[in-house]
Amino acid sequence: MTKREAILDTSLKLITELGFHATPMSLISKESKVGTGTIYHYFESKEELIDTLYTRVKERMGQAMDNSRGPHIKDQFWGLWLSLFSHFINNPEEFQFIEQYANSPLIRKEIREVNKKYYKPAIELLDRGVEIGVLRNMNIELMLALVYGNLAATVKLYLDDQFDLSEGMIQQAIQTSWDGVKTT
Amino acid sequence: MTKREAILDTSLKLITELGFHATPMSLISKESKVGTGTIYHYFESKEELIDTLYTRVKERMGQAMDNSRGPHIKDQFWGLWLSLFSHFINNPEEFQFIEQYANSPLIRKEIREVNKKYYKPAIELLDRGVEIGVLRNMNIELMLALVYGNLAATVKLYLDDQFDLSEGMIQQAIQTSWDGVKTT
Amino acid sequence: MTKREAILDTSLKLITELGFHATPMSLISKESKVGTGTIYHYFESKEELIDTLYTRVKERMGQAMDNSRGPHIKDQFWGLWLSLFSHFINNPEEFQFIEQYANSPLIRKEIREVNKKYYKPAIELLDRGVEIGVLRNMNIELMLALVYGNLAATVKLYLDDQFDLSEGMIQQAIQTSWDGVKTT
Amino acid sequence: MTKREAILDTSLKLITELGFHATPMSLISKESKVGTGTIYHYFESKEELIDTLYTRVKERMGQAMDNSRGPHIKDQFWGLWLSLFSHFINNPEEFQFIEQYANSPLIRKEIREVNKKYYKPAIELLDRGVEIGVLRNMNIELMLALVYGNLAATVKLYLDDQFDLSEGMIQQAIQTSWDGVKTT
DNA sequence: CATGAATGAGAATTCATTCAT
DNA sequence: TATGAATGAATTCTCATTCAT
Repeated sequence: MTKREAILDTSLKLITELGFHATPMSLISKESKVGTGTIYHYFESKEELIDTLYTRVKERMGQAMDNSRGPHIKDQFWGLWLSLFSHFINNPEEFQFIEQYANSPLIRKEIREVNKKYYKPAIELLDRGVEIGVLRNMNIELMLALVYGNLAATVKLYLDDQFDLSEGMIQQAIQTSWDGVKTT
Repeated sequence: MTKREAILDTSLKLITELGFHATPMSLISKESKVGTGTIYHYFESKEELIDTLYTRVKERMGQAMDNSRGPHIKDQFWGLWLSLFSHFINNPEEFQFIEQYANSPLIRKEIREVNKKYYKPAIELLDRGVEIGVLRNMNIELMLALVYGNLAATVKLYLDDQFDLSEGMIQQAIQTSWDGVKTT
Repeated sequence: MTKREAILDTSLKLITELGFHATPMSLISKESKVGTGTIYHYFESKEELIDTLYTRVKERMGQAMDNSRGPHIKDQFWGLWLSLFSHFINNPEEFQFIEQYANSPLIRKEIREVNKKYYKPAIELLDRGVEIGVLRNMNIELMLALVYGNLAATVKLYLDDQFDLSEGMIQQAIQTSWDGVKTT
Repeated sequence: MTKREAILDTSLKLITELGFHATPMSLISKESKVGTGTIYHYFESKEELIDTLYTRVKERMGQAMDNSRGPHIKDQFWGLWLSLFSHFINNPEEFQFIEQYANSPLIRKEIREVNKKYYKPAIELLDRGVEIGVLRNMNIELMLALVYGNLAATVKLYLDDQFDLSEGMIQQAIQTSWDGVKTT
């Protein structure tokens, strides 16, 4: 459905740039070259539109995760971190959308809950690491939060026009992230 | 000026809970028991109100930072981390406000810029650590972002009603944060 | 476009009677039986609405001018004077609107400028009169202003409920106007 | 009473420039360096303020009229016309105030009525002229309106920055005015 | 007399949503 | 399906006026 896609793409761009409430449906309709009424054929309301957008963005984030790199936990950690990092810097609007709306009252709680499943590959990776003693023995959700906190902070710096984040600094960031959770 | 304070306190509470655009001036006026016009006596516009709020919250964050604990960098790191953590969990609305608006187009760029100064004690601490070789030799802004990323992630989990974050887990979070940036 | 017409007609009536600032958009919307939003469908702002109104009223004034009566300048003068007079007393709201807003800062200068073109038939008539020596040799704009000043004064008296302006008095007014500018 | 004068002077300037509704009491208070409350010591309301202003401006207009020049009606007519013209071009704000508010619903009808008395010298002059046969035998109010119409039109041109009205043109304007009403 | 903080009714304008075509 | 004119509730902000000092 090409109109539906156009609406979602336009909405992502506009809502990220202007914010949810500063993005009227009329603007979405104009920019996506679709009548206002048409949006309501595909989405019940503006809320459903943003819920759908959130779900789509999270799903794409899940698809981007890759922990298949190498046999060792450390290599997989490195690979997954980098694949997510790459995804975000290549799709900055999706990253910013997540940052803006992950904790916003605009997204219905149930939608947020159901989309936590996309962190599953990461959780499993960390779980395995703890099990075989390579990673610190701590609550997995906390560990995930800490690592994701590092990752998001790095992406933010990368996307900040004022800040020049080099390849070497990315490596240092991952190293920092890894050193924080590894054992010995 | 007690009315001005009431307006700011009410705004912080409401805007955090409902979001900026879902918090009409009329509601702020009703909840803070002042006339709508009175708000415009103290603040030129809704934008100036939120800018002022942002500045105040950041200033209070700066005041809460304490890096005087102990003679060693590690103790100071620990102390600063914990003081900030305590401040945030004791003032959850201020934390959430920062999370929601730190990267929002609603806060004017210059206001965001000028308020970066409150991270100065942290920057100086990390700087000293790198200088004497206790901390990893890396860009200080990146290091700060990584550590703050850990801290914010931990606060978020603590404030999440669904998640039960124990004292021991906080210690582990700080340990993770420290192990990430320390040398040897 | 029947709604657009209704809005303009209602606005003319209300703004003439109550004044621009004493005529809220809500009243225009109620009286013209359209939603407030609908007004903004057709006009960008209240200012654009009044600019449009001014233009329309001036255009209609231009259309009402008739200087085709008779071969002599005097007959044409008489005819044009009377046709404009008739137009104004038959459309008193349009006359009062012009009186109120012709010199008001509410109408954008460029709108006022562009609408001066509707005096062209009158200017040409006076020009011809001067050329053939029937009219006093003086600046045409000044002459037009003087004649229009007579005309507007007469219309105002006619529309004044307190004052009873007879047919004979109208003739005297035109005679006065003519005697002022004619030669010999 | 110097504060009262300051308020009236400031109001005349601001209301003429910006219009009645675009001139808030707060601005009048600021520009006249007086507290808002103080205005209400001297004037019951904004309406009373503008009524007072209207009365004052009309009174000053009355004082400016001079029909003592020469023994003949024509000289007196000329003198009165010129004295009023001078008054208006030397006090353009007062002229514009009269133009804007003479027919406005903002001035109470009774205030307008009572201030018609200031035209008395002019009426008497015209009356005498008709009586002795120098002026056209017509309704005096109409004659006054026609002559004042000429005068106001000339003042408007003089005050128009775009238009350059010379001394000679003023003489022509008076001549036109006189020729319109004189007999033979 | 003089002040200006405080008020809240009322103004212009926006925008999610509907519905006839 | 697709459209966009029409709607009116809701929003931000203004301003005449009051009143405690």
